[in-house]
Amino acid sequence: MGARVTIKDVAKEAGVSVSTVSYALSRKGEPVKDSHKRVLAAVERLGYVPDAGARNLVLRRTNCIGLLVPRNGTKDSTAYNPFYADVIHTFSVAMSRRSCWMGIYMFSMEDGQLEDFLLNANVDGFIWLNLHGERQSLAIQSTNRRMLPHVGIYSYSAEDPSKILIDDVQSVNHIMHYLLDMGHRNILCMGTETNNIRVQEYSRVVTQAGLPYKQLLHGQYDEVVAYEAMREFLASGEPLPTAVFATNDSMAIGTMRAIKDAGLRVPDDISVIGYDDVRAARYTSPPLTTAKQNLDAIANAAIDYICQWRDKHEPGPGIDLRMPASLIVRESVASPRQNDAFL
Amino acid sequence: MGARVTIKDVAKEAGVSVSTVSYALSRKGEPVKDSHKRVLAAVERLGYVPDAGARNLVLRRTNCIGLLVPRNGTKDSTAYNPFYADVIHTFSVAMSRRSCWMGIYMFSMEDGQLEDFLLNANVDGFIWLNLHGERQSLAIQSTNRRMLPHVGIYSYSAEDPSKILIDDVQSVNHIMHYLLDMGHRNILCMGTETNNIRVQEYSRVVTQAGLPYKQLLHGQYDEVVAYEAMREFLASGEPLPTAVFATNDSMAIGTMRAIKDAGLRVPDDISVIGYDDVRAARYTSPPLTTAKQNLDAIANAAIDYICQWRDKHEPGPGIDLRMPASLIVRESVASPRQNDAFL
DNA sequence: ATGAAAGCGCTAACAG
DNA sequence: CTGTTAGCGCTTTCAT
Repeated sequence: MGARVTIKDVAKEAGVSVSTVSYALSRKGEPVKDSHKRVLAAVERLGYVPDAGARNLVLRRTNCIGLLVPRNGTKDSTAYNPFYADVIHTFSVAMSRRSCWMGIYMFSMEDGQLEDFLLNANVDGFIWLNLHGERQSLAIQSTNRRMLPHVGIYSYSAEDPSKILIDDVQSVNHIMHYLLDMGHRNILCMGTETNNIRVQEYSRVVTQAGLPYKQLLHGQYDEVVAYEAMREFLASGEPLPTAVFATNDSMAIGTMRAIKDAGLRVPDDISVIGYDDVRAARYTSPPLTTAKQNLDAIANAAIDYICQWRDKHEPGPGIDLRMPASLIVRESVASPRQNDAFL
Repeated sequence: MGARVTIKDVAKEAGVSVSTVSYALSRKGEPVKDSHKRVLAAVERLGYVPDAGARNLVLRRTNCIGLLVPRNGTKDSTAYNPFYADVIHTFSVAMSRRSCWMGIYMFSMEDGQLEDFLLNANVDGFIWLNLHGERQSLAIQSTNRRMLPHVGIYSYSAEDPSKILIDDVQSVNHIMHYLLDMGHRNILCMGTETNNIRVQEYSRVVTQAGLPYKQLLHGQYDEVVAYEAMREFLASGEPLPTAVFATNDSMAIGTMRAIKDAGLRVPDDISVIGYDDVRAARYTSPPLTTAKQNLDAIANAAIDYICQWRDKHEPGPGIDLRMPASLIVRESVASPRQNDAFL
């Protein structure tokens, strides 16, 4: 029953040899010799489609790049970070540019199948985001064994020869000085962990400027959690900041909601600034001022690197890019009102 | 230089034949014969990883399923439908259940590479969403040629033997009667095209009940567009509805924003009901009442079908499922206030 | 259990 | 330009 049509069948049908079929098929646009015509006709008649697996094997390329993105924000939360939706979308577009598609694996924190994917996925290379620690070591190692190129995005590991990351220190510095220049002297940080680079740079700047610092930290990059944290904070009676710096847009959006639900206004009462320039940031009210990661540029650089090394059949020499983020000024930040100063 | 370690190298290193290596590797957990030990040691020493492409070819399976999702809402808009982010997330989880990963292709409306993906992607089968018209015909045809199983989600084409869809008629009917039972007599529909099934069922119910109907239609499933449409409508001075039915959650969210920005309250002044139960629907204020598509069930059914037919090497007999959507009551719908009745 | 050998379906020398 | 042939790296009969 359902026996596939192979190149042999086409050859027989057209009365030529296999190699002639292959030859004819590889140069479609040529002045059509008679035999070529017969081949094309046979292909049509039989409904022949070359087997992808066989071509991939002999050509040693699949046109598929493996992409590993976190399934959750962090930990075992069911949280869901819309940033990765943007990532997937952006990479999808960038892959098309290179006539590639992507094999996606969304990993969660305790994940037995990660290695499976790394070892068995039939791809030309891997790109991963926010894969850290042991699991990244595993990824680097298996990728090397397979002689496949890879690039780790947001990898801060010295062990990783191939990485692209955002210059968070510079960007946060930029953000903080933007707020400072606007006149803010009491800036709250809505972040994740103390050792997060963005949080650290916040602390550094604020401390150095001799200003009070206050951090609302929780383990997740989550809009809802940020909302709750901000709501509680506002209800606590602590003196209000004039601005809050959220270490990503999801949290900025949650923060804005909490402020508005408390009957205060953004930015009139409290300014809010985010980080990432998630797609939704354009559509909040007010539109969110934030630092834009140039995801397009990151994606293109990563994909170009993989494609460039795909055919060498070695891991590749590595790539080490540090992208700047740029400030996107929208409407969620204003100068603090005079009477708000309470320092 | 970077020559890959093949099974031959392992055989040589272990002093056995190729088939012994393969044999040993395929039954790892066995009482380890001496030669097997040597094989395992050689594998370790050489860092051998079996070539995925070669295995795929001979085994005739890739453990990868191709997923086609729209890149945009519709048309050539740059709009971005967060629903598909949920889809990708849900499918990712479902794929893991079956030890598969997914090759994603996000197609846009005018897209020269769609056929490329369909013809050349090395996958065990295809699943697509909202692929309609000629492009779906193309997909069905090429999939059949390749003897690969497929399932079309939200396919209403009679031509398609294999589809899973939501019973929109029943669900919208359910929604409408829910609103009717709450006492609403003036319900606005925020939708896309007139021939959209959800819009049609709205019209049917409303007309049959002898109620006025009003549709705000535009081509895109888009939060921003819905926001604008609702804003204009509210400013137009037309009599206010007591409820609005949006044909998807994005539009419901945009509608809510417009209502709130106009100084009205949801649901006190106007109730809003959505469709899809997008992840964000839980976190709006008020939380959105909506109809939940059971995406998990859809994904599992589709994937199970593909896996079941993967090894038969024929297109498969087809699957024809019609899933119900269930009403998720949250807080965006209330009974209309007495004085709002203006019929 | 093991080795030799056939083949998965295709491409790419290599001669003619 | 065409046919013959040798692989790509693996799994799997089939004898031994």
